[in-house]
Amino acid sequence: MTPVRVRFAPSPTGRTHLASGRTALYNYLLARQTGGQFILRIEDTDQKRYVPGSEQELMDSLRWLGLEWDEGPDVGGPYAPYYQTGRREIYQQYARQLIEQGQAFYCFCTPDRLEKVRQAQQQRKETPHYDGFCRNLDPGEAARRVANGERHVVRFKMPKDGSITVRDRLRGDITVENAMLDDSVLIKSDGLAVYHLAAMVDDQLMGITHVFRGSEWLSTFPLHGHIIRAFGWTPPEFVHLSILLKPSGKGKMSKRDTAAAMQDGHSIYIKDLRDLGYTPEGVVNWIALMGWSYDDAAEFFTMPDLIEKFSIEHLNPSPAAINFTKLDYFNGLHIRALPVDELARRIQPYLPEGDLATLQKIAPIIRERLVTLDDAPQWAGFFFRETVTPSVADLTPKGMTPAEGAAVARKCLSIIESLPNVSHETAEPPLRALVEETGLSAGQVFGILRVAVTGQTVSPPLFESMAIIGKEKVVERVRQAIGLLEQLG
RNA sequence: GCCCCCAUCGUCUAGGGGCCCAGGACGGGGCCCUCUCAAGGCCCAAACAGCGGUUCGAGUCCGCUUGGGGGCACCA
Repeated sequence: MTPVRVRFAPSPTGRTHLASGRTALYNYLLARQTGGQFILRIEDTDQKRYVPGSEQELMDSLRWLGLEWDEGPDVGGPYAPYYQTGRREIYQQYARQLIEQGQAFYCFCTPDRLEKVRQAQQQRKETPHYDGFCRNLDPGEAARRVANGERHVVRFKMPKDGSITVRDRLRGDITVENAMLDDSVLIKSDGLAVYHLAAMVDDQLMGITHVFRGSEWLSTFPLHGHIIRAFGWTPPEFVHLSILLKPSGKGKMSKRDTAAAMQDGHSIYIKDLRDLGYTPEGVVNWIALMGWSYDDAAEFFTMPDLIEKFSIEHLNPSPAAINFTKLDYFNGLHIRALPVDELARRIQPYLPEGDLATLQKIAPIIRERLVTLDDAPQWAGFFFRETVTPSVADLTPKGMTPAEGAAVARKCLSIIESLPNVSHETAEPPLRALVEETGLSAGQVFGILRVAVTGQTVSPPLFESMAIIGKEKVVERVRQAIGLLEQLG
């Protein structure tokens, strides 16, 4: 495939969502696969909705996912500026061209009048649309009014009859009657272009070959086709991605669903996912498969895999429900796939007391237990605490009294004290022999030791854990446990 | 209301006329492994929305119905 030029063009109006991450990902994959360029363009033409900080979160989120752009606001590029507010004269120039061609017109209607027109139309059960009040004004007079500083917008002069056919890569040709289309605003009264004009102009000027965008753009797609045609340009390939539904698959995520996901330790925002201990590898694998698939079996993918295997043909146009359980699964998969020293580095922020050398010993025994990196403290916190504080109830195995438990613990203690060290090889055989001798189950004997040493009933494997903690500390903790049991028994 | 899009197990999906009494994965159930919890292995339940066509033959093509979604702004 020839190198593509693709762009991800979000508006800085809120948090960076999963769906944005997915759109950006597909753009990135196609760019890397074909040796093309991935461009980040900020569509900030609606200054009323601008949310400070959203742009920073956006860039942080993309970079965290590993989606580095080749051209964009902070890295520059041959088509700068990459902020649309920096390109207002460009859009005005193209709008003027359309006016001169008779395919756009100045409109002086006030918001007030438009609102009244809309209401009247709705009362008559008509589809709201611009009534054409300024459509046929004398061009000379309109120009004079503009020169006089009269407040105005520029509207597209939609043909009254005929139809237009636009092509989506996933859905094929889409034909719409022009009569169904409106004289949409191209330039607002503040002089800035709206999306419909700005995006088409920028895509053309920036040499964009493929446009991935959400399917919410499908309804305005015919308008975009008209604009492109009016300028005589060759349209890029359009790929409208399916929308993401709430986990139940019934409707899109609502405020309530978003809150529920947070309650559950999940989130639809990329940055939150990072904070919750998800890995970029897991998140990328997960979102890649929401609307795309490779074949009837493969599903574990790293970024290099995806770059190699991604294809537009395997994109699915139907909506996909967000499945957080599957994110947990993929995250676990990728955590386990991480090299030990890398995993040690990744969990260090969650275990600030832990030194890297010890974390490298711990990583292999907790890796298959981690769903998120954030789980590390519950599995490995006891390695780094001075003392553990088990409860007598936990220390006493089912069907035994605390006194009986203490007796078993004493036997364990004397065995451990007699050992040169508590490696798996040295500690397990004599302790297994003890199990035989007492006639208890391995679970009962090792259970006492586990709680004594780790302070918890659920832990990484006992012998591996003891080996890491070291004989001295193990002895100390078992003694303490015996004290607890005898005191109460 | 009008316009557009979508439709295979609960969920993500494979399938692009015979290879499908529909395959994989998550989740669920069972078994195995086992010092706890996981991970892993094996097995089970679970779907072509409905109705009409086209065809020797339809999950796959066409139409309608139903359901879901998006849009109808001087927002993107």
